[in-house]
Amino acid sequence: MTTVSRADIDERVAQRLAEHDIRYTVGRKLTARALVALAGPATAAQLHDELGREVPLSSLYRTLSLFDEAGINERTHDADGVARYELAEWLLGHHHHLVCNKCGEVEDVELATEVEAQLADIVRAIADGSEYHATGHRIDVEGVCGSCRD
Amino acid sequence: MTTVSRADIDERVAQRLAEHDIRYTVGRKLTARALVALAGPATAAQLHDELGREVPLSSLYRTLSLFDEAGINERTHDADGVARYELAEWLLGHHHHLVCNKCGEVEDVELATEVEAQLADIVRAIADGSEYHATGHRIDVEGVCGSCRD
DNA sequence: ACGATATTGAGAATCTTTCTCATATATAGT
DNA sequence: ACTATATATGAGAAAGATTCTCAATATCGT
Ligand SMILES: [Mn+2]
Ligand SMILES: [Mn+2]
Ligand SMILES: [Zn+2]
Ligand SMILES: [Zn+2]
Repeated sequence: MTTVSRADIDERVAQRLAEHDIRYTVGRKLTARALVALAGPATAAQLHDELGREVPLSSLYRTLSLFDEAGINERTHDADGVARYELAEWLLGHHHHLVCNKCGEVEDVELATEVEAQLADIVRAIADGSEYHATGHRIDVEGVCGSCRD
Repeated sequence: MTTVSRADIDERVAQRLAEHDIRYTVGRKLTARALVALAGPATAAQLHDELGREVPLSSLYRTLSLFDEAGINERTHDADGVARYELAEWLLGHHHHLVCNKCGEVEDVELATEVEAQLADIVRAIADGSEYHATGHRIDVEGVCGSCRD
């Protein structure tokens, strides 16, 4: 999934924040690091734990919103309606998700180039038959993960 | 989108509830009717308005949960994390969604059979390369809707 | 180091959704 | 139709996630 190194991403995040005149402070670096370590979108609570509760929840939420605005991460919502955060695609690469209907965990999955091309065609076809100007697509494969299959 | 009539759906909902020994009361009938009228998944607040506030929010939420458990509707969450409800696919037919990034509205879109078949292949391919046992898929085409394009 | 500006953290506030419980409604038996 | 029993409803309280507020801190440029 990672086409670029952790340090590389850190560098790019720093630059993006600089462009927006936003300081790359300790808490923000920690948060970015936690995001880089993920194998799929995580909840604020998960990130909070991951960070050993070093970053208070209110600050963490604010940083995640800030990252959102700066285009550094993306926010989705899981089946329970809880927000999940992950690095934006320009940092992590375009990919999709495997969602476990049992435990709710979400795992990244990157498609082969030709498969992704097929998908792009399909999405274009869908949008063409509508009033929409398509800008992207999102695919979740729903199922049961390895650990939940006993 | 509707391959079956409103009355037909009402009939099927009634039967499904009967199987679960759940009464099909006035409020529940109103709620089902509101769901049938939709062109895409709606929030509880939207349904509440749609129903002229005849059904109190707490009752509406309870009915929607109940329908969920009986497999009559499906709950997703929009970009703001707010729950959106729509009839389940065995009532409405399998379909996907066009999501407007501006106003947040969600519109149903049904794919041609051969396109859907291609998709099924792709989804199978994705799952095969993982530990997941795939049971379904969800595709959102993101873009800007007609009314939001000025 | 100093002053100006941006950031942080704790808790309050907000918003959606769920829960509680007293009351009302529907169902089944007589 | 009447009664008894189970089920459903509605108003408000409660919960849980996220955002907001504001006084205290940290950061940056000089
Ligand atoms: Mn991901
Ligand atoms: Mn739909
Ligand atoms: Zn699982
Ligand atoms: Zn729109």
